[in-house]
Amino acid sequence: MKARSARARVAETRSTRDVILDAAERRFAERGFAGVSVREIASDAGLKNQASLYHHFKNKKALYEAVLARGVAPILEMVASSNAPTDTGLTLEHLVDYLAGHPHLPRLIQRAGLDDTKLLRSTVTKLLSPLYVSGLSKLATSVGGGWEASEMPHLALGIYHLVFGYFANAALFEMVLPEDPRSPAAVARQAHFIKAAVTRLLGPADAQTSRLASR
Amino acid sequence: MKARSARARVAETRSTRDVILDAAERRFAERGFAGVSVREIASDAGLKNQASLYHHFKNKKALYEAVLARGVAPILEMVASSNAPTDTGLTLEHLVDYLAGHPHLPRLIQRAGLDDTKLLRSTVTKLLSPLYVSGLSKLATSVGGGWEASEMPHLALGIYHLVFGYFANAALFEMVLPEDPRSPAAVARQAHFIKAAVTRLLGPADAQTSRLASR
Amino acid sequence: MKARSARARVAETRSTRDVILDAAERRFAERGFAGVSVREIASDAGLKNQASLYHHFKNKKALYEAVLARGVAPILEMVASSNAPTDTGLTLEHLVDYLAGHPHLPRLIQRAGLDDTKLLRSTVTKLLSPLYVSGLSKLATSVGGGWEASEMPHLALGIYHLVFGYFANAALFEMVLPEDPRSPAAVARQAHFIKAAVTRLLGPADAQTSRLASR
Amino acid sequence: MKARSARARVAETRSTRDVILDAAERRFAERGFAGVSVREIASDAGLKNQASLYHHFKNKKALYEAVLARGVAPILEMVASSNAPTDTGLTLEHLVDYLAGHPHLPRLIQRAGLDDTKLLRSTVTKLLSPLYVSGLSKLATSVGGGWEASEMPHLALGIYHLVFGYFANAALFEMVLPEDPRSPAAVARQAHFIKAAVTRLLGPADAQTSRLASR
DNA sequence: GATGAATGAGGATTCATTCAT
DNA sequence: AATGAATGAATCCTCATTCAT
Repeated sequence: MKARSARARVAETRSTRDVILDAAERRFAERGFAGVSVREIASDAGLKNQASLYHHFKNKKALYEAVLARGVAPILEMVASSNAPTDTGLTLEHLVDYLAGHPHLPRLIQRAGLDDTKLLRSTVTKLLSPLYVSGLSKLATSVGGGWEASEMPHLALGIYHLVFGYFANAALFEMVLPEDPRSPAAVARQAHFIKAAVTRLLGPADAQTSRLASR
Repeated sequence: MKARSARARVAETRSTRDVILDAAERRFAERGFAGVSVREIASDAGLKNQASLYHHFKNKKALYEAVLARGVAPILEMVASSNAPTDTGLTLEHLVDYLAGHPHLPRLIQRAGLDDTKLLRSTVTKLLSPLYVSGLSKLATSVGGGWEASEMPHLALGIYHLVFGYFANAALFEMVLPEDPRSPAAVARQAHFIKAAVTRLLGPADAQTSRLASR
Repeated sequence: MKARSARARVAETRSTRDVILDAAERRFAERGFAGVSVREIASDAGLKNQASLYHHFKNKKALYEAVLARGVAPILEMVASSNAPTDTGLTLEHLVDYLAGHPHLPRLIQRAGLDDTKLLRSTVTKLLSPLYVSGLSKLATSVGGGWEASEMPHLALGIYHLVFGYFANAALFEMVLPEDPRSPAAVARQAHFIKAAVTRLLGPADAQTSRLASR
Repeated sequence: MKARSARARVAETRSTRDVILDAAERRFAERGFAGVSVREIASDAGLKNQASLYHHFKNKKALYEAVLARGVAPILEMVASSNAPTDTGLTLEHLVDYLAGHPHLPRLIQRAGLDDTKLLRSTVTKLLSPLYVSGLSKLATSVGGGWEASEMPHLALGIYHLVFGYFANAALFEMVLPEDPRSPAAVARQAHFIKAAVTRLLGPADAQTSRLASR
């Protein structure tokens, strides 16, 4: 009987499809849809040939969609299941931790928001839309005072950019501070910063501070 | 004698080089470096042949760099010449207006921050770095209280994402609100939102409000 | 108990091998050996996977050969068993009817005659050769006068083209006459035309007319 | 001053476009649209690279269309300018000679008639249609007696198959007679056969023989 | 007998770039 | 300064075929 490390067994258990998705997620995050070749993804996934990839995904486009869908789902779940306004602070912390733990995701999603290709537009809209709708509704219950109703979408998007931007633009951060933005220390600082920043944005200091305090 | 519109005359006056830069800026913003072909840019610029483009730019990369440099320069200038903390609010307003008036720029710059190609990394760092350095130093003088020194880079990047994110992710905005994010009304709202948000982020509400009031 | 149409039962009775041959015949006739993919044939035949097809035929070429052999056999049989010159007319009528009833066959065979691939040449020669040999010998006994011996092959091929060409080039016919070339009326006209034409070609009107009159 | 053979000069004079067309004509005739790769045509045409071919033709399809158009034009011209019924015999002779001198053409055109690809159908119809219309109208003036009006299209197509079939199915001929079907002797025999056959088909032997006599 | 997965080879087409004119 | 032509390399994707189940 073969004795193998748990890691190896898991790796083998992982279906080819998932291995491909992993490779694709990384590459698409790094260089975008157009910047990555199917060949590269296939090779990253340990396939000897691009053709094999087409056994699992119809298209480069279909692969991209699958990657994006898989990436967005848990985030949407986190936001949607959040019990606002009670645990807004906790949700933010979870979100920051999750993004920190999935390095490619924020970039992938940010890119999706930027893209303006006929090819991808509808896909992106379909996948990201629920995220914003959900986020916006949570926000409505958490917001304190000082904002007009018409400004709520701006606020929602603002917070989104605040949260996702940090992890997405890792390169920028390394420029400003010669430190890995995903180091535990940096992530902790960012989590703290985000909570404080959102607190300030959501409403009058006194009203919000208590609400967001999570621990 | 032919009567031509001022617009046409200006277009003709514009050097070929500039026309190419304009086309490239638009395309690179829309689809990124890898997503755009030299042929497409040349054709957009009214050239009958891609070869002509190489008379003005050494290669695709050089063209991209020129586009980015041309786009970043005025923004850097705005930030660098701002007299913080006195006219932080005014600068923000100018910035928002400028970005609103140059639709491709924010996206182009956001993309630059996301990109992680060997090919482009050094270029991007070189061009965007000064912007952050400058922004950070201005910030230092404008910040009120409540932030630790180590959080300043987080704050600086946060504000950057807040300001640029809105215009960069036009598609997202249109998802949330079925309205052109660059319509005068939307831009005005965003300008107001940004000023208020930055006010809240920079310091104690009471202390900051007066400072940022620009008009 | 399920009540099924006779047609469905027959289809199920038909061996997989035959179903594949049917699909292949149609496709090869439509688009030629190179223009058809094994995948397409397999899918047409109701197989979920191309691999299954290889259980019945060694490879694409073998499949093509089987299709051609199956298609040519009855025609060869008709020609070979014809009792020339007595029932030349009757044979022609049978032939026309048979071709009309098997839409793909004439095209398939015409294509086979046109093809000049190393891959297929020997196959085609092997399968079509007997047909011409047989046809030529029948012709020799039916021909009237006015042709030199050396012209007999030309005559044989001519008649072949006359008979097969009509059904093979259905598209052409539809161009000339906006009518389905395989409609009963059109087929009847063609049968009449073919008999008359062959009568004229085979010999002096008076001598031949009586001979070919079949009914 | 360079001294070169007339042949070499002509070859060089021949535009790349024409050289490509020549190569494509040969290949498409031999193996059909699907059976030929662009790479092969490019290489036949002396291009070092397939890419060059796309400078002259948008597509493989566009190339095919150009080949077919170029091939059909002179034949259509011959038929259309024929002064029927006076020189029907002469036209047939010219036609036979022309087809004998352009080995690829008949096969190319026969194939076009057989093809039933969505991709090519409209093209083929557009190009071949005029040929049949013209041929049919000439025929109407040349026909003797014994045919009903409704049979004329059948007759027209029949003659077409008679004339083109011989050269198109060279392989078949070589099967029947181990002789090059394009040898002068064979072509002369075929020319004679065609004239005689058409004479018999067009009308009462006595009436037609004199009419078709061309020399 | 059927199928899911894999794969090497090749399909058409586009890429960025160079060069002669 | 501009362009037509050429080209090597890469693009996405499909091909026919094999193999383990």
